Amino acid sequence: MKEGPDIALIGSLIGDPARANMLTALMGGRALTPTELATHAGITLQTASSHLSKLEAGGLLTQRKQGRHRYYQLAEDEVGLMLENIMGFAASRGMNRHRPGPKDPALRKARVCYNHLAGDYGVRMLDSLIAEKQIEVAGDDLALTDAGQIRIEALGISYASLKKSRRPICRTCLDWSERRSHLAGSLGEALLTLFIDKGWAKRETNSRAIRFTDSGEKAFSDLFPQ
Amino acid sequence: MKEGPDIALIGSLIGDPARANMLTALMGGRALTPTELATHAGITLQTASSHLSKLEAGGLLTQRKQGRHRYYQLAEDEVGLMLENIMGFAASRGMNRHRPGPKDPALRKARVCYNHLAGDYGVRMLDSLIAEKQIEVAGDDLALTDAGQIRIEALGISYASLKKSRRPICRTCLDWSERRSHLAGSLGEALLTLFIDKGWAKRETNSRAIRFTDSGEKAFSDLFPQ
DNA sequence: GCAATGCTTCGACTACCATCGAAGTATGAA
DNA sequence: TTCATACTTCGATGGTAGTCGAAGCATTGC
Repeated sequence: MKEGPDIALIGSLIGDPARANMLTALMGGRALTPTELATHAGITLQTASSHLSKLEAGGLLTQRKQGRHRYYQLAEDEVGLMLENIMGFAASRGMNRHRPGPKDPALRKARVCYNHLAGDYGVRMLDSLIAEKQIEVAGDDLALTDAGQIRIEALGISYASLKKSRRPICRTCLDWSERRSHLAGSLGEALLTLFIDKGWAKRETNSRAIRFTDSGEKAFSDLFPQ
Repeated sequence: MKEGPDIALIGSLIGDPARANMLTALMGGRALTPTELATHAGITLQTASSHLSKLEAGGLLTQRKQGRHRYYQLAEDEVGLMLENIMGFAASRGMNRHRPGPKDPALRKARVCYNHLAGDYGVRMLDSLIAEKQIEVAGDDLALTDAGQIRIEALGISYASLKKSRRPICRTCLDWSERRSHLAGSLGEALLTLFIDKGWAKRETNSRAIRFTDSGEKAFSDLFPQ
């Protein structure tokens, strides 16, 4: 009768509109302070503080203190993947918090999924990497091939440092707008960081959208041909 | 600020303990009546009825009338996949509704995930199918190879009838106990049905656990060597 | 030292929602 | 027709959780 993991706990954490807004804001990848999250959710600081401690207790968020600020962020990749999955379902049912606005196409084109690239561009990138045999698929797991290792080193990403961490280097993440997979994991994160460091792409403030520059578009298309 | 799909709606539906219990019960794959679901959740029929209409309105459940009974079941494969995903996260945080009991090992070994096989056996089956090149992995999608088509036809599963439906034939589903993928989709469903029809395996009543017979164990190992 | 900022804790209020009893509807059996 | 079963709808209740004002800590800056 009562068997298996308790999904109600997680559900109730996500189920409150204020908390859901904060989580969605944190899917933008930036670590945010309680004050910022409060305005995102449209509530006072006191209320936000209460919500944040619940989310932390539930294992969805972690915080770090820095001076007199507290920065909250999603606890692990897993949290982002789960949220993106739920968003996918909600989107398939047409459950949007507002009518698709002008921001919507930008989000579908390219956006941040916690710490990696999502949307049309994210999906195209993974497809291209697989087509060029730089990433290999085995079951649900992705693995970097030898050719892939050489490739990312050439881009300036150190394979050794990726491998050091306990996190998976490559993993799939279901894209809610494309309803297909894009690349997550430490490599996904490193690639997005690369795009931004090189000035190819910029994060919009207060949005998950990512805007590519003209030269960035070109560089991206050259790197990941369709 | 407010962008993207509304996860709070889904979260709140899953977040109520009574509803979570009903959903977990329906993960057993059987269509259940309000009366049965009410006892699973430990509530009265009136309350259950109210919950069920909410879950239906939210797109998580569908119902069909049959005589004076109403049978509820998960609306689509997607719902089961999402719930299994959330269970995976909850399990990784040690959020279990009871201390691991005697049922637990049985669940981890083999269980129903809505309509297909999950647990150790489910994962082994998919691994074996991939190792023997009967299923091919492309991105996050699985595809049946020519060899795979011949193979399932030999087992008595009609490839043509699988293909007719709009559902994907093969898809991955993240296993909460194994934390790896097993086979979902219409083929996953057909295979579980096959095991039960052949008398190799039996569903336990009032549990998601699946018990293999001795001859079933042997047949399974022959079909899907490690 | 004092003031300002950022955040948490406490306490009280309120609104919502799960819950169940009672009554109403539908299907089936006798 | 009458009774029984299966379920829904209505109405009332009660508990819980989200909300914010006010006060309390902590850190920084002057």
